[in-house]
Amino acid sequence: MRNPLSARAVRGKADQPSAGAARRAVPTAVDLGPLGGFIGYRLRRAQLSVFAGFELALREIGLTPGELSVLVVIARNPGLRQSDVCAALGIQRANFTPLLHALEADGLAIREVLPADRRSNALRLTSHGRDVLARALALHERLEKRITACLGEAGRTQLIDLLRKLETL
Amino acid sequence: MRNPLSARAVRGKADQPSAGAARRAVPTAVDLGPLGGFIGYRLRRAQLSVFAGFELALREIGLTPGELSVLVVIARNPGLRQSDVCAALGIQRANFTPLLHALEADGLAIREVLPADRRSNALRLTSHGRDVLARALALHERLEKRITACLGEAGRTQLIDLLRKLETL
DNA sequence: ATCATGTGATTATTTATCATAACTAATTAT
DNA sequence: ATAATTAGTTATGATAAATAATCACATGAT
Repeated sequence: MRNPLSARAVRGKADQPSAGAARRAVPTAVDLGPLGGFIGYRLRRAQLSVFAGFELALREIGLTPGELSVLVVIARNPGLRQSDVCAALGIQRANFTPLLHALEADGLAIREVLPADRRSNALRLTSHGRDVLARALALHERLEKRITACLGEAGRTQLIDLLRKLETL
Repeated sequence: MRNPLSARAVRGKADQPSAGAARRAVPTAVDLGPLGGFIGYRLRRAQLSVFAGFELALREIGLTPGELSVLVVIARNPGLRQSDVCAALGIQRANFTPLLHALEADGLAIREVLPADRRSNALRLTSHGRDVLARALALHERLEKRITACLGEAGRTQLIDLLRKLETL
């Protein structure tokens, strides 16, 4: 199974003292200093957590976040060329090729040479691809629900808005 | 120079049609569909953007985000053991070793065997390490300023708060 | 028509990140 | 003592991302 992101627990352990550490001065609270206020640090930790949740939620399908995003874009824009998908998702063309080939090998997507420009490949989902995408979106919905439960509906929209602003830093 | 994250432009190109694409139906607006509402997707794009900004801001020092976080934690908690730093930052011990050795090789940090438990290494910054950290924090401050300018002061605190909630998903 | 140039896709290569497993040395517990 | 843990290291594999080079095709100018 292709496996994008491990399900590693996000919190370290060392939550309980452990026999060997019992003697040392309470290491339970490490001072993060200014780090806790770094947007980059918080982004990284949050993304690790959410991606771990993604891997868990979509385990039975085995899609990576990147693959799901490609499937969604192709489904909404059938016939799109590879470069356009790359540009839309911020993926390097060179890295896109093997990703797409994996989707093709799994029977989810097809490339057909564009008659108007035979250098280009127009991308489409197979009907199987549409089925898998629908199931994946349903599973993913559960993850988003969990997130909404965690942030509140207002918090969720706020977060999306703030993150979108960051993209154009 | 150790280089964690490339300075790749976050926006794809294809902003102007380009001669070859002039004929096709306007590909300028790709429909992202539900993707735009995925927290995971927004997180990934935002983190790419912020990390690119990080790499740019700290280029002259050449610290990675991970390395800076380790320096900060050691500075605030001198004498801390490796495992404690790992647990605090969510880094695997196995991956921490080479990271720390790099800091040591650059003369920023030192490991000294803990007499009380000779399996453990207590970590400290060298004075040079403290100098570099101070410079790095100053440079990083500029990045945070840019982010604040982008989000507003209130937006920034909101974002941190929301991201922290996500960590415990 | 041809030729220089640019573009789409691919391949190969490199680097960084993250995870797992196995190993050593030291410590603690029975 | 012996067994079980723990800290750190090493080795390894998988993934992601970036760069450079290559090939096929398309375009624009001569």
